Amino acid sequence: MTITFDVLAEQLRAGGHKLTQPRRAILQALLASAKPLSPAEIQQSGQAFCAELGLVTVYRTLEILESIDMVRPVHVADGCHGYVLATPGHTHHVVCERCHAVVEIVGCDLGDFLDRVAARTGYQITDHWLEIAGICGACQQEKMD
Amino acid sequence: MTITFDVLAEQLRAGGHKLTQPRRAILQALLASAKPLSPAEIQQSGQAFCAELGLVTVYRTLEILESIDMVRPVHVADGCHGYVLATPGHTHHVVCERCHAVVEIVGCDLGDFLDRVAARTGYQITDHWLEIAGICGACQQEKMD
DNA sequence: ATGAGTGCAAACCGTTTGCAATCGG
DNA sequence: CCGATTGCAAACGGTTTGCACTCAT
Repeated sequence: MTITFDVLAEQLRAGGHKLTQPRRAILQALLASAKPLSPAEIQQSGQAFCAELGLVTVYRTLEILESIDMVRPVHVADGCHGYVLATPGHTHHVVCERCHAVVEIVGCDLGDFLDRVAARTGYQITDHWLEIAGICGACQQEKMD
Repeated sequence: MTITFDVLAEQLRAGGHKLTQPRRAILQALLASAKPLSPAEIQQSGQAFCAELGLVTVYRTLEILESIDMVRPVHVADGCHGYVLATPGHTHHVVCERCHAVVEIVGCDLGDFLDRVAARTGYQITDHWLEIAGICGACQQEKMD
């Protein structure tokens, strides 16, 4: 929400990466979007900031951003991946089935549930990954038509 | 757990689909595996039952099986999909990070959590999808070495 | 100045489709 | 027998790689 371009730029530099025009464009594209973007969408949107932005660069940059936890992949049902800027810490997403708007659930109180799972299965739980689909407020309105 | 070949065969027929050799082979491959199999793995494993089994047939059969809820796709971290036989009803999976063994969580008491999410976000929750990663009992033992 | 980063083209891989031959009910 | 199903080969779309050029520091 309150993430700014400058903060992102600093994070990149802190990771030992250069702040190039294409990378600026990719960050701008992600900042400007409320929904997960596919690599192709990032390229298209980013070309407003850097006309020459290549798809290959988008892939390579996303790889870096993901490795330093600046973006999070959102796996959507049809197998295509989308990317959103990451909020620090553990989060989950709720994605609107109609308009694909995303809201992040910042706190995650699945602890009890996972404890039960661990007890029942004998597994030592190390990670979990939850996607929630729904219909956002705006689209619920529209549906009334 | 207690799913047999005959039950699966009957389900296929009930859906109006023919029980062919390749399809038998695919069901056998899925029955024989404790972990999610990729289409290529299913083909390879299934060729023990039907030597000519083609990859295309695996894809087409999985499509049918998924449409009648006989298999469930398990999305693994690296983007590759795997398939496991489905237990009727809503389930989640816990996948071992080391040996990829899977156990199904048959009941799902996420209701309260989802209600809170709905209340907090204004979304009408329609579906959710949870994958849990952990280390299974056997692999925890090994780790002691 | 120099290595990191870029874009292009081509390779790559998993998946889908068109079609003639085959099989199951 | 007849339509559903199959396997092959080829098309396809997204992702990755090799390479020479450019840019940020």
